[in-house]
Amino acid sequence: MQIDLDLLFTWGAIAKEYPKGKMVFCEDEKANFYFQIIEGSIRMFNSNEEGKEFTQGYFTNGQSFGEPPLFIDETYPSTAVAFQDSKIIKLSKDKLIKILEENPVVQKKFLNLMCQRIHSKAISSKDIINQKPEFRIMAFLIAHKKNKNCYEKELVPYTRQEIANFTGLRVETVIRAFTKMSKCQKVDIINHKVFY
Amino acid sequence: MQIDLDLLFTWGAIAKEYPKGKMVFCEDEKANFYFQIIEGSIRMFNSNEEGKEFTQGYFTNGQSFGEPPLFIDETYPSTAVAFQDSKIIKLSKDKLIKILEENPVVQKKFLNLMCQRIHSKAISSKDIINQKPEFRIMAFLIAHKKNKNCYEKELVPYTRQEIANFTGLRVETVIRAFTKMSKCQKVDIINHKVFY
DNA sequence: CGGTTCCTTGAGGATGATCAACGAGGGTGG
DNA sequence: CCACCCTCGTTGATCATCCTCAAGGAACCG
Repeated sequence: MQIDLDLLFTWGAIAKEYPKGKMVFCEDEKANFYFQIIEGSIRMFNSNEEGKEFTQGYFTNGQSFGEPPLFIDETYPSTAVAFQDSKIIKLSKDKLIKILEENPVVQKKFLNLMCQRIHSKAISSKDIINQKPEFRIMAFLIAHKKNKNCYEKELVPYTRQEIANFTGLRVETVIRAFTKMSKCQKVDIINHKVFY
Repeated sequence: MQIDLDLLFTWGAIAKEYPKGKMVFCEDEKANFYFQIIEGSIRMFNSNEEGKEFTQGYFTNGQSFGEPPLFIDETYPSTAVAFQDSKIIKLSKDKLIKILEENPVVQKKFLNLMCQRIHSKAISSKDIINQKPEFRIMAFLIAHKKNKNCYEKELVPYTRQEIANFTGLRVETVIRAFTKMSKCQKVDIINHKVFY
C-alpha cells in the first residue's frame, strides 16, 4: 500500500466507485488528483489515430497510478480506465504535495516507487523493441506473473487481445505464438485458457 | 544540475575521466555508485543475443544517470558507456542516501527528476511501439531537439545508426525514411547532414 | 437460447530486415 | 600532397515476418 488510508482520509480524500470501463483520466488532460486503488484494477493506455491501443500498464489493489505528472506540472501521457469495477481514493494534488512535505518517510517511499517504475519500464521497453513475438510475450508473462516464485503453472488472467495491446502485436500473432509455445511446453493451453 | 558539486565533494565524491567508449557500468551489475556528468555525455543501452543494440537514452552535462537501481536494490537494467570523452562525478550509494536524508530539498528534486523520466519513457515507448518508421523518427527528433522553441532547423547531431538504435529500426530503414521525409520538407538533408 | 465476447484459421499483401556492394568524407602518416 | 583507412551513408534485390482481412467456431452469461 502506498499511502496509509487513514492519513489520506484525514487530508480530505474521498473514495469513489468506478464501474468497469469508466475513464479515470484522459491523455493530455491536466493532472489534478492523486489516485490510489482500494479495490479493483485500472489500465493505462494510449490510442493512436487508427484506433490501435498500446497498454502502458495495469494497476491493482493498493497501488497508486498517474502520479508522475502531478510533480512536474505535465499532462497525462496516457488514458486511465477502470479495468474492473473499482473503488479508488482521490486526493487533490496540493494536498498530496503537502502530505509529502510533512512526511519525509512517505516521500522516500514515493521516490522508491518511482524508481521501481522506471526500472520496469526500462526492462519492458528493451524486451518489446528488439525481440520476436515469442520473446515479447514471454517477457509479458514473466513480468505479470502474480506469484513470481511459484513453480506451478498459473492461469494467465489476460485475453489475447490484452496481451497484444501490451506487446504491440496483433491478436492473431499472439494466438499463433501461443500455439507454438504450447508445442514446446513454454505454456500450457487447456480449453483455450493459457497457463504459465 | 542535479546535486550541487560542492556538496558532492564535501561528501567525498571524486571526479573521474571516461574516454569515449569506456564503460561506466554494465547491465545486470549491482548498483553501488551515484554518477553525475560534469562534462561529456553517456549512452545507456541494451544488447540482445544477436548483438543488436537498443538505446535507452543519452545523458549529458549536469545530468545524473543510473540512479533508479540505487534506491531499490536492483541491478542495472542497461549498460552505460561514455559517448564522448567525459568527466563524471562518482559517489557511493550510502553517501548519496545520506545526502538525500539530510536534504529534503534535494530529495524533492530527485523525486521530480524521476517523475520526468517516467513521463518521457511513457511517451517514447508509446511512440516507438505502434508507429511507422517515419513517426518513430519524428518522435526521436522532437524529443532530442536541443532548443525546443527554436523554429530554425538545426543540425541533428546523431548518426543514422544511432537513431536506428534508439528507434528500434535498422540503419537502411532510417536512411530511406529520411530521404522520404526530406522530400516532403519534414527535414532538410544538406551534404548528408540532417537538419530538423 | 440468443447474443456477446473471445478465440482460431487461412490466404494474401505490405513492410521492414537482411545481405551485399559501393560511395563519400575526414583524418593520418609517409 | 597523396594514398590509405575507417566510419558513415546509400542503393537495390530478396526474404521473412507480421499485419490485414475475412470468416467461422467456442465459451460464457443472462
